[in-house]
Amino acid sequence: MKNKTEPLDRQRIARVALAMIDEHGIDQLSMRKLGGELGVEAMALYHHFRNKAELLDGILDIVLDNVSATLTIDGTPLTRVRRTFDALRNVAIAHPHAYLSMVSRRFRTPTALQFYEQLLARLHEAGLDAEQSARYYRMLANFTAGAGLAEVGSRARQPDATPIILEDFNEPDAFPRITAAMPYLRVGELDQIYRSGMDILFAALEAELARQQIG
Amino acid sequence: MKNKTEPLDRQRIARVALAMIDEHGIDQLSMRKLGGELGVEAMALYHHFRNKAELLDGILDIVLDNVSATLTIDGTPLTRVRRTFDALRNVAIAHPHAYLSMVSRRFRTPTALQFYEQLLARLHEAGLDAEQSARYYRMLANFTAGAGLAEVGSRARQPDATPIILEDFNEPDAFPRITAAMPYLRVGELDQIYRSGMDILFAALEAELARQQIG
DNA sequence: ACCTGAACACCGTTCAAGT
DNA sequence: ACCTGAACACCGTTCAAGT
Repeated sequence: MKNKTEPLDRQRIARVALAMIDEHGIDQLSMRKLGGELGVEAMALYHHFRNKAELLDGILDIVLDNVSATLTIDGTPLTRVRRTFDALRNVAIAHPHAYLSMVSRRFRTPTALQFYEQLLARLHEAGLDAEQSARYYRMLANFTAGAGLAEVGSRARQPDATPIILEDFNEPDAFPRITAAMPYLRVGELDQIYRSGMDILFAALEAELARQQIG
Repeated sequence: MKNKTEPLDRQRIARVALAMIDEHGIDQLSMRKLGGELGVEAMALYHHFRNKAELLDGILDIVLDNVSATLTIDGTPLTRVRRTFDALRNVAIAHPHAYLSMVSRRFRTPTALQFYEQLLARLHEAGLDAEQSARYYRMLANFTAGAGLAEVGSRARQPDATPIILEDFNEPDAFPRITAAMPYLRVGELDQIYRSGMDILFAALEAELARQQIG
């Protein structure tokens, strides 16, 4: 329907696909609708992506390129690592509907592998050996990925959201601990909680580095 | 095709659906095929679940009930909390194809809310106030959810797996840090890394509790 | 090289009807 | 109350054909 003139290419297709997911949710992205948006038959897309999975890899590439572009190179290696993970969590906030598909994709493309390589290079610069790099990368990635999921849960208008069983909350004290914790788990609190967790993990990392510089 | 005699009910439907996902992947679960497996037309399922999303909630309930059944009540409250999160991560290992759909569902059913309530009750017993309970629940849940995703990434034969760009690994030192870290990120190492991270978070929790008992 | 159009083998869900 | 059968409005992907 639109942009009939410009020729198709992977980047443009993936960018439009991401915009469609952001706007209407991932369930509403189909090869047919994406083609329509690009002014082309659905099958034309198969000339640029072997299948829908490869298109989703392409979307991850777009997002990782965007993340890379925002990362400044000032500060210590560990500052830069933290900045990178913070930016990855922000992906969940900026693209809640696309996040689930991205967080479950393995790094397969050159772009994604290069991003990964850079992150590990910073950990290496900070003085971590390969085992420590792997361990702390994985721990920080676990925590950040989970924090992203929490943001998505609070932000995405989930197309398959079933009605919450609110009647149970009407009975006084049916779920007293949930009721008490609720105010501290609202979407505005998640940022502070994420930072607390990262503080803890980075403190452990720095303590481990300090120990081996003495020993 | 099977089990024609027994009458349908939510539990049996959800259990068969989970088994189908475990065996063939979530993309292969359809209302039609599930009906076929249960010896019934697809539309019969709509008498028990309003839609597919509610069926997925039902699957989460089954899994949470199974998890609850494995949890002993011995040990300190914090021991029990840790045991619960460990069991939740094991869900990713036992049901890699179903995990992604579960980790992204919000707790909506009485079963799920009751599970959540119990977890928060243990944190309360351990001496955490509502704010602390919320914060540490969220931090432990973030980390565990992310660790589960890492297990899934290593275990699930992903139906939409695109071929990894292995050629790039043929160039010597194209990705030196990834290559060095690889051996420490194999599936067998993930358990140890998960435990390291949980050790760090629980140590922080206990230090915070110790501080306020003195103060 | 890049795109079209028809076709194949599916989906989730609605609805009216059966028992 | 519980299930069926046909229908609606879609899917991803293959294939042969067009330019």
